[in-house]
Amino acid sequence: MAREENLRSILAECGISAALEVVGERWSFLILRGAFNGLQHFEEFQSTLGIARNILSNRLGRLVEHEILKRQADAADRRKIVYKLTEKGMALLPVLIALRQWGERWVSGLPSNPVLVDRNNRMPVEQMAVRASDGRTLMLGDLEWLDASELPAAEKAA
Amino acid sequence: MAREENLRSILAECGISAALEVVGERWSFLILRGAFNGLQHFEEFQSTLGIARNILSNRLGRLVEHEILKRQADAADRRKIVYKLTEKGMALLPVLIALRQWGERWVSGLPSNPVLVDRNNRMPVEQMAVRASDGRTLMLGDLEWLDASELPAAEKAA
DNA sequence: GGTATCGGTTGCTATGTGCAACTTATATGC
DNA sequence: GCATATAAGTTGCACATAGCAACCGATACC
Repeated sequence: MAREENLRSILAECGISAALEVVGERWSFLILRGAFNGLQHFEEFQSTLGIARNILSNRLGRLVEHEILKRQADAADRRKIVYKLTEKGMALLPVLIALRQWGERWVSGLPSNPVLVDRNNRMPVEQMAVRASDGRTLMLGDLEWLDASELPAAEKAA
Repeated sequence: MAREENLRSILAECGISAALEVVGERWSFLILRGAFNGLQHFEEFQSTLGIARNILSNRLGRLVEHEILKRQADAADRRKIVYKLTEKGMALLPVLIALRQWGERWVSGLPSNPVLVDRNNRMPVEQMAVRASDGRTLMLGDLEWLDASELPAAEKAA
C-alpha cells in the first residue's frame, strides 16, 4: 500500500480522532490523571485540580457517559459519590504515562520527582516506546502502514 | 513516601500538565498525527484535516514556538513553507500511538485497518504498555510513586 | 433543629473556535 | 510582461466553550 494515496482515509479512520472525541477536551486528561492517583470524589477533584465546578461536573458526566469512569453511591456517606476508573479508563494508563514522560523529558526538563516505579522491586518503569514484536524500539522511519489483508501472518495488533 | 500526603504536589508538578500546555489544545494532536503521516504544507494540513485556516495558522505557530515543528522555506517553490517534526516532536510518537491503539480498541472498536507494522519484517507493532525493566507489562496496581532519593540504584527514568 | 458538607446548577463574563472574505508574495501560462 | 492561480496566511464577525461566584437540595454532624 503506497502511503500517499491513502493518507486521507488513514487520517479519517484513525483511532486518534476517535480517542480525542472522548478524552480530547480541556481538563479530561487531568481529571483522569487525578483518578489514576486515587482521587474519587467531586470535591477532591475540584480542590486538587482547581477546575471550575460546572466544568468539572460536565467532564465527569461525559467521562461516565463514555464509560471511562463509573459513578457509585458512597456507602459510608450518602452525600458523596465515588468516581472510579472502569477497565476502559484504566486502559488509558499507557497514554498518560507516555504523555507524562514526554512532558518531563521535553517540557519541564529532566530530573523528575517522584519517580514511577515497579512496586515489586522499586525499579523505575521503562520509557514508553513503540516496540517490534521482539521488543526492539521502533522509530518513525521503521514504521509502515500495511493493509490488514497484506499481513504476513494471521495477526492483528497496532 | 505515602501517596496521599504528597498527592497535590505530585499533580501540580506532573509532566502531564506541562505536556498539555504545549499539545493540549484542540487540533494539536491531529496536526501532529498529520505531520507523522507526512503532511508538510499549510494547505495539506488544511484540506486533509478540514481545520479552519486561522486556527491552523495559530496552532502551527504555537507548535513551532514550542519547537515541536520547525518551519523551513521550500527550496523548490518559495511560496511554500515546509513544516517538519523536530526531535522533540518525534518524541511524541509513543503518545500518539498509545492514543491510537486505545481509540481503536475502546472507541472505534477492533479490527483496525491499515495496521502499523515494523517496516523490517512487516509484523504489527506491540501494544503500548507500561513496562518493568525486565519487560513485564505493569498494571495500575503494580505501580508506586517513589522519591528519587529512595531509589534502590542510582537510576533515573519513569 | 441549626449548621456544615457534598455534589451539583445557574447566570454572567471572558476566551477560544469556525467561517468566509481579503491580502501579499510567488509561480505559471500565454 | 501581463493575467491568472496558488501558498500561506490575516481580519472581522458569529457562535461555542470555559471560568467565576453565588445559589440550591440533600445528607451528615452536633
